[in-house]
Amino acid sequence: MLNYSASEENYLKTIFHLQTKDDNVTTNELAERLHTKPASITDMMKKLKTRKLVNYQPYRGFRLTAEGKKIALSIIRRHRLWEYFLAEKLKFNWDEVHEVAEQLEHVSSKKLIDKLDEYLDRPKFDPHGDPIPDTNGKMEASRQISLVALPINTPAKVCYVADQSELLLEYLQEKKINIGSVVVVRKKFVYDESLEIKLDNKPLMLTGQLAKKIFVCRQ
Amino acid sequence: MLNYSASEENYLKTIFHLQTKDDNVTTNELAERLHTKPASITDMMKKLKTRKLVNYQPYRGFRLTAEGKKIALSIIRRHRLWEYFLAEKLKFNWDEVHEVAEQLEHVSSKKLIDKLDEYLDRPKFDPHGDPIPDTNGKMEASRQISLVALPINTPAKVCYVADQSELLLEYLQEKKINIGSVVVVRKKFVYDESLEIKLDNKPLMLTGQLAKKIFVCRQ
DNA sequence: ATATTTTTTTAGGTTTGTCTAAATTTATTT
DNA sequence: AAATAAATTTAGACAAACCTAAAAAAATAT
Repeated sequence: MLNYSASEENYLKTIFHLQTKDDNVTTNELAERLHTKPASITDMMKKLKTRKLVNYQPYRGFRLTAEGKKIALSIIRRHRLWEYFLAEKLKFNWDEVHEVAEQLEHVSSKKLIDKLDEYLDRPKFDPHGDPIPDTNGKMEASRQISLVALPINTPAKVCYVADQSELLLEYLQEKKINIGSVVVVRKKFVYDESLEIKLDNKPLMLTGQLAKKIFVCRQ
Repeated sequence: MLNYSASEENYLKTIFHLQTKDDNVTTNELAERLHTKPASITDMMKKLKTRKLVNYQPYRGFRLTAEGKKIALSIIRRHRLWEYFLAEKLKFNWDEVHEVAEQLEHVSSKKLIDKLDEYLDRPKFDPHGDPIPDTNGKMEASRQISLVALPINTPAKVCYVADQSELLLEYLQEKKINIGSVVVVRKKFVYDESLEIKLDNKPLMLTGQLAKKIFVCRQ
């Protein structure tokens, strides 16, 4: 596998996240996600097309080729392994790992990633509960489910929060809801969708509005 | 401290390594070290001068300002901490760490480096025996000394070879002198400056010419 | 002290990745 | 089906970091 620029890697990674089975990714969609202008996307798509990393038809959007997908998965692998390292070993908070992993993911050394993987005991999920692809790009299905979908009396760990607004983060901090906190749902109230839970063994009430945004992993 | 490009960081770091108390660094010298052309050095020196990171007079060479030195030391800190991490935690060989650290050193996050430092128990020396600057740029004297300067009967480890010519590397391979090999000087012959040593417990004779180029770290 | 060589700088060009503004294509309304 | 709106592409420009070739300055040799 050749070496690609940090820019190319970011484009490939982001297309991977945006593309679905049936729909092509659109120029505007990708431009917004990358905080760049549509014209820049067109430029890069032409380039990635000549490298055979995307299928691109002018005005018709684009999607990754098999080769493009392979590269995207290797970037995602690097990103999530670094996130795991930062949280697990360096004790970063779960909300701080992403930004630094965005830089670390572009350090290209197969040996580095293989050894890091081994050092971390080949983790299958990153701190947000997203699965980490193996060397061949294979990964498990995400274990994440919304807290509202968690069956009663089934312990699970908080692994992701679907909204990074200041207010929500502050609220979570106040309630001591962190990545890794153990939750068990005790009762669900149909009336207002609120939940009675145990958070790290302490009882707590949550509104449905909040519980929808909290994602957990069953162990 | 602002953010600098990987290129700027490499220039500053390399100037730091090349500059001495009395002598300015020259354009050709730096160009050779960075595998770039003299014209590119002139361009960058103009730029670094406007940023007040180097003192530069056309045709008279250049040296770092106090601010430039501060930045250079922070890059060197990052580089050596990563080298230590790669060798100590990921079990890289000593001769493999440099290349990867060259990339990792440009990941800019103060928190990352502080936490890495802490995680590694604030090491004072990298695997080559070079001292690691602290947050304020302070560091100990290098542990490296030339093999000719190593006292008799003092075990030390080979940590650097001051000449990477084909012939020398071949010679070292033949004699099984590797980074990490343990050496003890048994006798020094004043007559021709040759040394009688033990290399990983096997006796060996070295000429002074060779011994001058081999650097070791006392443990 | 002049001529020659070496070093350094200047001038102008290239690539990568971005941008703005205008043109074009596609989608949506009426 | 025109007219309008939205999305996308093209054209041309710019900054960063490099390059080559020519010019200029400094160092060295005769």
